[in-house]
Amino acid sequence: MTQTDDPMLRDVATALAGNLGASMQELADEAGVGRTTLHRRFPNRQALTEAVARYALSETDRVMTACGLDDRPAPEVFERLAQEVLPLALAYALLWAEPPITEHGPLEAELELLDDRFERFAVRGQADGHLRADVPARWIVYSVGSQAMAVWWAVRAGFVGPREAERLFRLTTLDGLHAPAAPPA
Amino acid sequence: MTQTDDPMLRDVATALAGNLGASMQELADEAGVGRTTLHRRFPNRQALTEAVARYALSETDRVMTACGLDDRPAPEVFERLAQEVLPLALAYALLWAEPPITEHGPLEAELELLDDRFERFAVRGQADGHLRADVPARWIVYSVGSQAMAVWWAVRAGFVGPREAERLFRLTTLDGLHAPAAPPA
DNA sequence: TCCGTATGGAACAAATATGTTCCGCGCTCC
DNA sequence: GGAGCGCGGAACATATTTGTTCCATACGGA
Repeated sequence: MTQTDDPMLRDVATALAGNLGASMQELADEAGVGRTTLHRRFPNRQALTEAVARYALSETDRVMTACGLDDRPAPEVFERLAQEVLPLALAYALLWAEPPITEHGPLEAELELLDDRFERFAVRGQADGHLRADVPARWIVYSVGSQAMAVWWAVRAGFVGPREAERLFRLTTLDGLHAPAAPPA
Repeated sequence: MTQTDDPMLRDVATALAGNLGASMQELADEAGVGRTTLHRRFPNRQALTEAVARYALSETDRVMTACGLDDRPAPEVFERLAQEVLPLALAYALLWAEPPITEHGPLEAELELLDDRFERFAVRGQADGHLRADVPARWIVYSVGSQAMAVWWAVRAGFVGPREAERLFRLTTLDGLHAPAAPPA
């Protein structure tokens, strides 16, 4: 469906996520490619950011579908989300943190659609009794997204290993930071 | 201790957090001030980003101190953190999301110090049995920070009211998104 | 080897961002 | 009203970024 297996686009997206507002030169360097080549691939900056935004959107869509977001029970969805948390976080870092990247009009609407899709999942999870119902469904979207970015940042900074990311995301997002069972004595 | 009551600095910081990599013109517009005036206050871009970074650092320090991060019991600290979550989130959005802003050398070290300080709190909370001990203390720093940013984004986008932010942050960060008591049956 | 192709560096023109100067406006205080 | 003051627009010079062209080189297949 989406041919997201373009290594150069992936590298540029990663570089851009780590350094929003980087110049073409910096992006080319970080992607390990000459500025000229980058330019052949993306005629101008707008084309580049648009391509990156499309990549992020299609990745998000892919992950959501792969996780059975639209029909699976919430616990199973979170289980699978955890496995895909790093790609998801990359996409969110690109789409959320920076307005300019989606300011291309129709893409902003697509992002909105994906957020709505996630919100519907949250509503379903709340109705099922799997997710807490005393918070707005939309807040669940934000919370999950930010936790995904948190693991991504933590991995990038070297504080947690990529494999650990999955566990931390699952534990923290669902159960929070409170000690599980043990109040004092 | 810190005279953070400079409205212009605050406005610029807010504008910058919402649009990393904005031009001087854009920042001036968003702060409701002429580019010339902005320039009188901050001779060049580096001075501006440095001032903003200092502001964010001092705000973080202020919030941490106000929350009794260094000595109060974890539940109380979270209670107070929730009350200051929006200023904290603004600071974190500036300090974390964008490398350029702390790339000024010594400021990066200061940020590191604040993160360490928070990590010590996490370790203490884990030892006390208030915070879960099966995750790295450093991860707690990232998780809390990202949740703070999440409420900030959600407020900014208009999905939650500023007053609601406090409650959402507290609930979600500590207890997660799982439904509290009600498994199936 | 020779050819076709893609890459990336160098050099350039154009656009944009930045830093600076000057001047007029409105405001306040006297 | 008049002097002093800070703000912000206009205009400018400089620096940086962007977009383009040309060419030398490296690689792979015929």
